[in-house]
Amino acid sequence: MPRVSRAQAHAHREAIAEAAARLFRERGFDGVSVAEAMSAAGLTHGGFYGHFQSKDALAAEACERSFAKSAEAWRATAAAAASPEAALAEIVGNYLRDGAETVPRPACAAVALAGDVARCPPEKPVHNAFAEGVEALLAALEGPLAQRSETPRADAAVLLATLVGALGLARATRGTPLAAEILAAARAHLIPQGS
Amino acid sequence: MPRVSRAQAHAHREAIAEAAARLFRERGFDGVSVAEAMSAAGLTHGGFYGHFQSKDALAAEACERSFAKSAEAWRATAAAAASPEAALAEIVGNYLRDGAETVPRPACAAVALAGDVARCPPEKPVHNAFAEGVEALLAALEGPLAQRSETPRADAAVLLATLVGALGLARATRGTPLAAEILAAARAHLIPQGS
DNA sequence: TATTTTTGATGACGATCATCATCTATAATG
DNA sequence: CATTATAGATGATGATCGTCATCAAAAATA
Repeated sequence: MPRVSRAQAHAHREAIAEAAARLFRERGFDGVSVAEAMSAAGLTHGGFYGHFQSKDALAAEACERSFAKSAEAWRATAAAAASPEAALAEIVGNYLRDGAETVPRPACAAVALAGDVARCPPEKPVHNAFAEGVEALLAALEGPLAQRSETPRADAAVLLATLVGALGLARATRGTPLAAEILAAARAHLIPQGS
Repeated sequence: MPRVSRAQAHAHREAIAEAAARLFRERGFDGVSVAEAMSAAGLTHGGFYGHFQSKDALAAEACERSFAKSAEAWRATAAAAASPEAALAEIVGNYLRDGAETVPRPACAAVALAGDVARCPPEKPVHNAFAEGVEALLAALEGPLAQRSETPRADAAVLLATLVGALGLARATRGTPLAAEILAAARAHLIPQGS
């Protein structure tokens, strides 16, 4: 049936990257075949290498998109909040919402992909995408923290680590009481009592 | 050449589980084939199903062993420390030691396997092994925390989440300045200044 | 309209995987 | 010592994978 207009081809490329971003977060890089990602985008496997150089290149772009979407959501939340404290409480509350571990929806890229990225060799393009994504998340947290702390950058790093660790452990222990317990403890610790 | 004595067969089973525990942490469940695990134990792939019912069963046992070793090390550290504060500082300092992310040695099971465990279906035996492992780590932290806090269990959960998140992010961003930065921020936050 | 370009569908390739059937040599048992 | 049970080596099976060669058809271009 091909061929398709330039605009549609570009839309196809977007659809592939978008579908891959979701699938990779759900199942990991090795858990999604090129054919599955193409199928999720409504295409067959053969056209893939016309859009991306390799599966690794798709992984990097999918990683980038996932982080960009999270960081943008955090910035929007912060911009809409009444105060920096309210912004942080909102971000943390959303991130550690209970049920995130029982209903296996796709997680934050930092949680879902950290293990996969840590294992693949550092020269793979997905490594840079991940590090830049973490930078973007840190930057999004640094703003609201700037007024509360004198070391907003370090505080953002600790906050992000706690968020990622708590959600990661909760997802891995999903189905046990531990999951809710870890999320509740992290929420109580990170959200000041006044909120 | 087989067969081999009962004692040696048991030793072989131990060697398989031990090798698998290390390999799975380094490369993930999907990154290690049954043949590789057997080879690392000095055997060929054929005898595997005489020792374990399936690769999933091996994953569960390897997960159990990894956590048990970490928990035991933490308990030993706590027992040898001069004070509960010193015990926590020692545990945290060891866990977040810089270089852990640049030299890719096998990580704590909670960090290395959380992503894999979160993705596989909850009925797989590795899920229980992971949750019980996290329980063991929490218990090891709860002791030293009992004298410092009135909610040692919740504090242990938050501490573990921060440790796991910081090391996980540092390993995923290995090779970039972010890795050392995250570890340093977490150390500074978790270890009281007097230590 | 005639020509050129290129998307993406089809199918195949070599490699790798978990699992199992078979075999054999030796430990365990008497 | 004769018999039996079994650890583990060998090899095969069917499935799945990333990647690529090929090709048809429609869009772009003239």
